[in-house]
Amino acid sequence: MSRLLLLDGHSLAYRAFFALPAENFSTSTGQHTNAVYGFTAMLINVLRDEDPTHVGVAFDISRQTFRSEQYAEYKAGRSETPSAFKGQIPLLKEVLDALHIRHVELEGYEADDIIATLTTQGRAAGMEVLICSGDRDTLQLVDEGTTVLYPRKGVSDLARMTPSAVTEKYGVGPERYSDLAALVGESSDNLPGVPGVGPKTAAKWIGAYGDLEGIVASVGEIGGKAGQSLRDHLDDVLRNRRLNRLLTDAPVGVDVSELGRQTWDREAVHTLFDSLEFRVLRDRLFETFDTAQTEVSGGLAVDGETLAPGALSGWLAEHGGDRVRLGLDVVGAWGRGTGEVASVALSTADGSAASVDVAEMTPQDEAALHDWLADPTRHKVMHDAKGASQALGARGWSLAGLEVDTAIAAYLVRPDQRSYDLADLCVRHLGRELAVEGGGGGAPQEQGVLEFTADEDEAAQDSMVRARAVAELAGVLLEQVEDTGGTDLLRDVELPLVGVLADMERAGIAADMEALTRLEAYFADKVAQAQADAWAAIGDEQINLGSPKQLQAVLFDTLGLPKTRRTKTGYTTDAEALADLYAKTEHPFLEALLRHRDAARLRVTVEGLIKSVSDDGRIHTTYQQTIAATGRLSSTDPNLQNIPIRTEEGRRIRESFVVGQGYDCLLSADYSQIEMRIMAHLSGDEGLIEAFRSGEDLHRFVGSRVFGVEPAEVTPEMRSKVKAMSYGLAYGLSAFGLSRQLTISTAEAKGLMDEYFERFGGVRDYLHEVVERARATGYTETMLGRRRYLPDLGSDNRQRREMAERMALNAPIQGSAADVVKLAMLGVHAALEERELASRVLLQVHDELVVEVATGERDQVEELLREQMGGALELEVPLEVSIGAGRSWHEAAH
DNA sequence: GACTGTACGTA
DNA sequence: CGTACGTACAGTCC
Repeated sequence: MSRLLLLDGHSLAYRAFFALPAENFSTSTGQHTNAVYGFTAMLINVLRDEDPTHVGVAFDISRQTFRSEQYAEYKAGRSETPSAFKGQIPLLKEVLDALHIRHVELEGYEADDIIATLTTQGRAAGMEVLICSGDRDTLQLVDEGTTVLYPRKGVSDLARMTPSAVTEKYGVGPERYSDLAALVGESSDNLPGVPGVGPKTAAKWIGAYGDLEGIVASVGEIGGKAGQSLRDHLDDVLRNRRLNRLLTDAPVGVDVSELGRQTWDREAVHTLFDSLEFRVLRDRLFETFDTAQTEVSGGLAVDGETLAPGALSGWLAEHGGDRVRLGLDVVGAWGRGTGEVASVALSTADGSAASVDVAEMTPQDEAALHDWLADPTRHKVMHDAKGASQALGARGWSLAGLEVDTAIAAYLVRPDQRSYDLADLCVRHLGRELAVEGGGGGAPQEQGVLEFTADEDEAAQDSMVRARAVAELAGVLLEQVEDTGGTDLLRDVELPLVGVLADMERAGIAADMEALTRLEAYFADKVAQAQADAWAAIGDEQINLGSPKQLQAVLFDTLGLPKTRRTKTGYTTDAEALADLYAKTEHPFLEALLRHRDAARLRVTVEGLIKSVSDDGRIHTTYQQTIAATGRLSSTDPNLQNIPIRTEEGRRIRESFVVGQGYDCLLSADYSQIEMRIMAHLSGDEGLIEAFRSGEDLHRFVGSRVFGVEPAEVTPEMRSKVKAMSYGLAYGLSAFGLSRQLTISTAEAKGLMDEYFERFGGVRDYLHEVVERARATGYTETMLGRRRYLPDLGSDNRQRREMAERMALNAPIQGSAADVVKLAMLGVHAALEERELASRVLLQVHDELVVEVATGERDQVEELLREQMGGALELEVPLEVSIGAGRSWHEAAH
């Protein structure tokens, strides 16, 4: 039996708009999404609960309809639709498009007429019909095969309006509902009914006279005040009845047979939900419907089994020849630079597969696997190879010949996806379902607690399926990488980098546990002191200083301090605002609070580091290679790219990162002003290029040009202004932003920028061009051809568009810098290996490399760093590298 | 338990 | 109303 679901898009979205607080549903760019969210949530629920075979959504277009032509006052007096709502309707339609759900709109008709027409069609075709609408007029359509789902409150509570439910609620059946509505009137449509007559009286009359026609025929007999009122307003009633009758033959241009449910466009859903920042909803959507959809596309299967001990070399000889691309999946656990392997699976792209339980391997198997893994001429494709390679490495197997890492390839094609989950990639790029659980393990676990799936057969089967999926994906993704000009970048930079990062993670950096423990106690002391002072300053009210909510209560209510900048949930209590308040009021609470913040933060940082120290006394971070949309790396668990450096106190933490046993010192090598140099190179601005070639202090040089004085006459104040502006430019800073940062007037900031661009016009032209080119092509590109797609450049939402513009001008600069550093890492790593040095790279912090130097290698390593980093890429300006050494990271800083 | 918002550390 | 990240905590919703 077919079941047709029809939704009134506008009325449901409007309900959602008022049901969900707008401030809780907007994206980071400020786009309101509450109506879209609420509607989509409701849609998902209804699809799940009702499982319709056909779906369609009707929309109103404008208020000009045949009804307003007949009665000019129709729906008059309604307040203006909020603009925050209007903007969401196009987004809502995008959601429907991505879900492949038809939406219908018709000039001159209301959504209800479209629904009535489709309902009639559906009923005629023998379908059961469900109508989801917040407009009561649809109740007239209810019959034994038509049910209205009417939102009671919020977006999840739907009343099921069957004929009996309508009768129960209104006292008349659905076929008489419109008569009742005509008598009572509908204020939201500006259709006044009979004064003094409510649903009760109206139902009583309909009961007595059958229907409106009967009432009209006997209008003279109806007594009482209500009867007189009816006679006085009979014209209104008849008009109401004329207008509330829904058209069942609107020229909708769609046949219900075209509304059959389809599989949705997963790629589009991902992209759209990413931009709408719908996470929970996305998950719910996929959870609810994934299984239902898999049957359509079919899954991936393999022809393979767990090999008997001793059988591996034979299998490899048969399937793993030269130039054959084999998918490799490792089952085990890994994290923090190490891991453990339970089994490995191999598969060709067409599904010839095998799995090997490493515990059951014979020495011959071991040797065969070892040799195959280490042989660069045997092409492997893996998904997220770095983690697995840690586990392999821990068993003494090194990995070479990685032809593709499917996660990285997918990242290069679209670097701003939320995740590159193997199952997602299969669906996205193969149109097939990966019918297994998650990835091959590798969720970072507590050390020493490595659990493997109990059912080994099933685990092996899943692993082989993943191996096949990876092998098949590899071909598809390689083509896409090629199409987007990323082949060289993938082959020459990102893939070789996997091994370098794996080495860095495995090495880790030595931690001085005693120093960390001392620091923790020291900061804990400061926290306690600051807290006591803060409490004392407000009459010993022991509030939680870490709670913005409680702070707001004290600051703005108890103490009555002036209000700060607004946030979504109240007034900000961030450090800048508190410092401002302190400057104004000198209230001792503020001083103690700021002290508390600083100390608490540092304590928490130290505590986190202490927890992350491994048994070997070192801290092993994990580098993420597929997270940052610009091409940078990121560091997690712990994040070693945000260890404090700006304040004296914070820098003390860096004293706890020390040179390890058996090594001589740490070297820290960083690029000076790499992003500015890249901007000089990319823009070709002669002034800026000259600045870097001259060797003069950059900001002094630029300051002298901007302010028209000799370099020697540039005051520190001038220098710092210019410095702020130079850096701000690469981020798309506005005059307003600059004025705020420098606490100068907008006019002065504007003048400063004009003067800057007057002298360095090439920079202005470049920044402008970059955005224009991106608007034309849809993407930006770094020096190595790393792309970032920015569809919002064409958005008609100003906030989104301007955000995308800033991303467009920053991405090539930040991204090219990332390219340079990655090249440098490869160069340094290779040079260390080539010269057979024992020194090793430990950390990368965007423009800095930290190297642990083995005894006697310091000079060589320093020279090598200068050479490899300075020569990573040829620019129009020199790449300057500055190096420091010491026993701690702090001492190595310079 | 999962999620959101605020705050803040780095380049 | 300046880009790119990761983490921690409090508070809220489910």
